[in-house]
Order: sequence, then structure tokens, then C-alpha cells
Amino acid sequence: MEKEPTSYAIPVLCASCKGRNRGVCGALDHDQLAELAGASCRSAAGSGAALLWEAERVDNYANILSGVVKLSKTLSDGRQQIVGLQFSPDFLGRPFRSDSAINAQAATDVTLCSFPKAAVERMLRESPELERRLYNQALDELDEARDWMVTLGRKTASEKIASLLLMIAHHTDPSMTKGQNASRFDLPLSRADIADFLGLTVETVSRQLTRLRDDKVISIENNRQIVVPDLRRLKARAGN
Amino acid sequence: MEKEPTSYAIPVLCASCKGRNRGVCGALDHDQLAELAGASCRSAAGSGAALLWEAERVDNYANILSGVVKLSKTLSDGRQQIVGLQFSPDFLGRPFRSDSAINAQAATDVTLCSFPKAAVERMLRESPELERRLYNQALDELDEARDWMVTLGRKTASEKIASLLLMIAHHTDPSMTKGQNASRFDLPLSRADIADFLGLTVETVSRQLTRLRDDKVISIENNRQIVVPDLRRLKARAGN
DNA sequence: CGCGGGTTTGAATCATGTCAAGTTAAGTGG
DNA sequence: CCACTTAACTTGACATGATTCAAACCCGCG
Repeated sequence: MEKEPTSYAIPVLCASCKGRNRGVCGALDHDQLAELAGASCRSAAGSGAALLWEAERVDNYANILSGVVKLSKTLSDGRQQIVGLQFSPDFLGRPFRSDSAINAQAATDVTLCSFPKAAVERMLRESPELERRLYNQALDELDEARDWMVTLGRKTASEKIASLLLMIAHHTDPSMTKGQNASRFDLPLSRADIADFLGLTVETVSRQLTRLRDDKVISIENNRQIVVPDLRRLKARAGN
Repeated sequence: MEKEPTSYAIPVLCASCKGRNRGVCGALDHDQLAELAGASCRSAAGSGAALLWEAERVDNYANILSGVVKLSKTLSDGRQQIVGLQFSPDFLGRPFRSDSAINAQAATDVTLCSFPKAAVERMLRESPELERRLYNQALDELDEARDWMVTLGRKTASEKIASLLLMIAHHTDPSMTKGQNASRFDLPLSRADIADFLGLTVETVSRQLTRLRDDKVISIENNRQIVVPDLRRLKARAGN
């Protein structure tokens, strides 16, 4: 395919982009897409890479094209809490504030499409449709955060683990959208990450996972691959 | 003051309204304000009153004019978790979704200014400035929810209590905006509410409060009135 | 005065954390 | 291909912070 000089063409990069219609880019018309694509920059980050760190103000936003990003906060004495996971095609970054005191780190290998802050903020002012999408993502993240507050505050360790497995399944197993009753997926998180997400220790995470395995609710392959033969049984363990 | 027939007048109700410039109404011009005011309706609710309940779809949004509203979620077996507090002039309601599965209940006596859903949503489409404000409120609530995730997941009982006291002070003690080092305020929550907010039991809440009192970090008058002679000492107990 | 809701206090129990020791799996270099 | 290293994970024994259950307390109110 040739690069079209006119602004009506979909930019080359975007044409093949999985985020083109999902995610925020779906809100843009051809002109806007071209403008943003011109300033955009694809990048890959290996598992564990820091994407944005505490006070260190980065002046980029990004779309997540693939992989999983963990958002976390740390207390001064080192205790850590993961406060959210982001999946493709989520938008990464906190508009209107440069100091969100939140860390973003690649949980798995990740590919991003990043934009300079200024470009996004200009478009935000021009396109209510773009702002609407971001607003909706924020509302969804708020709903998720509140769901996790319930999990963190009121569920037992094993309920927490079950809830997390369900959440990961929903976000990463494509067969979950259909009414399937079984699921298979890779854990994007290490045991330590899971502990930091659920407010537990690695040891408890490990114990509860093996308990779920011993009870035949899940089976574990290669430490990271989870198979759920009967989602209802897992849901029953999640305590909602 | 006479009611002005022209749309350039500030509606009577709004003229004396504390939420006029703060909160979302500040985003509206005279016309819009007049339109919304015409459909609006003030109401008072006593402490404990349900403002919106689970599936029960209410078709109103509201501004909180005074008092404190608690947002909570409940598990099927009755365990409850408060997932947020709202203060004047916060906007109450979840745009774009009628089934947020969240409960809103008056924590104290509350006065509201409520609007029909349809009116707000129409204005939302017409006024990017209004949407911007709501977007910003959502982002702020998201930041707060994530802060609480850290508190719920990684702090000890006494750190949780100290953190809550600081948060309440910030929101309800007007002297907190200045660099004051002391504070005095009323707890808008019962011990049971505090427990539901912090993922504890009433007993632990009580024990930790008396421990803070015995250690002279706070003093408690009438069970609800808290005096903090030295905010730095309280902050030191909050574990950030 | 007694009643009832909210709160405090005490003693026993339990879930989860802590500490320490294995085990597994994946390199890495000889 | 085999030691050797290292990080991630699991398992066990013990300690402890928070819950549970029970009782007492406080205070406004009929």
C-alpha cells in the first residue's frame, strides 16, 4: 500500500493498528488521526520496564497496543500496592496533572503507541468526542477501582485470588465474551505482583493457589498458565 | 429580589447557592443555568437515608449542597465496603450507565439539588466545559480510590484510622487549606461506617481510636468530635 | 427510671504474616 | 552435556494482628 499524501488517507501506521477503532483513536476523524499519527511513536518495552515513575514527569501519553501494564503506588517504607492493570487498547496517562504519584510498569512485554502530551491536550480541547472516550475510560477505571476496594477490604485471601483469576480471564481470554464455561489463560503477573495487587504476601498467594489446584477448581501449568474447567465453581469461590 | 424573566438573570435559587461557582454549575452560562435550574429540585435527606440503591435505577443526578454522602457496595452475604465519600459540592451520579451497582446513602443530614438525568445528559452533549468538569471530578475520584486501595491493602489498622482522620479533616475542616498544624472536626461516620470504610470491625476501630487518644495524638469529645493538636504526629501515624 | 443503640473493653480464636528451608526451572559458562 | 547460579515459587513451623464472641458501659429519650 502506498502512502497517500492527502489528509483523507488513514495513516499507514494506523491502518494496520489494532487500536485504530477500539481505544481513543476511534474518536478521531482522518485529519485528526493524521495529525496525531505524525507525532506518534511506536515502542516496545520488556517485562519489568518502568513506563512512568512517581514524580518523574514524563511528557507522553500512550495507547497500549499489546501486553499488560501494572499501575502501582509505594509507601515510604517500601510497601507496595498495585492499584490497577491496563490492557490493550487502554490509554495510559493522567490528563490535566503531571504529578499523579503513580508508577506504571510493564507486567509483560508491552508495545505502545505514544504521543506527546501537548498534542493530545490540544486535540482534547478540539474534540469533545475524544474527551468523551477518555471520560468513559476514567469512569470504567473508577468502577474497577471500587470493585477492588471491596475485594481488598472485605474478602478473604482465597476469595481475593479467585476474584483476580476471574478478572484476568475476562481481560485476556478472548473466549470469555461468549458464554463459555471454561477458560485458559496466562497469568501476566508473578506471585509477588499478585501479592502486591491483593494486599497479601507471596506465601499466602502460593498457598491459596495450590489450594484451588488441590480442590480441582483450577489447574496450573508451567506456573503461569491457568486452566479453569468450570468458571461457575471459580465464581463461587470469589464471594460476590 | 424579583424573579427576572430574561434568561440573562441568574436564577433565584442559584443566586444564593453555595454550589453556584464551585461544582459543576460553575461550568454553565446564564442560559444553561436557567434551563437546569428550571428542572432542578432541592431536597433534604436525613442521616441514613438511601439516595440511590443498587439496581434500582434512579433517574436523577444531584449536586451535594451540604452534608456527607457515603458510597458503598455489598457482597451477597452482607459484607459491606464503603468505596468513597462525597462532600459538597460533589456531583452525585454515574453518567452513561444506569446500573452502577453502587449504593449512595446520607452519612449525615444532607441537602441536594437534583436534576433529571435527561436534562444533564443533553447539556453534557452541548457543553464541553461541563463534561470537562465531570471528567475532572471522575479523575479526582479515581486518584482517591487508588489511594484507598493502598490504605486497604497495605496499611495496619492504626494507620488506616489515622489516614481516615486526615482525609476527613482535609474535606471538612475549612482551616485545613491554610498551613494550620491543628484541626478540629466532626466525624460524619459512625464506628460501624468507619469499619466498613477501612475493612475492619467496629471493635478494632474503637480500640485504635482509644489508642490514638491514650497516646495523646487526638482527643475525642462526645464520641464524634475529634481534636488533633498536632497534625504532624497524626501524619506520622498514617504511614505514608 | 429503664430501654436501646452505639460504643468500649476483655479473653479466646483464627487467618494471615513472618521466618526459614526446600524445590523447581531457566539460564550460563565450562 | 553437565555443574553451578540465580530467581521464582512452594512448603512448613511459628508468631501475631485482627476478628469473634461476650459483657459492660454510656447516654439520650420516652
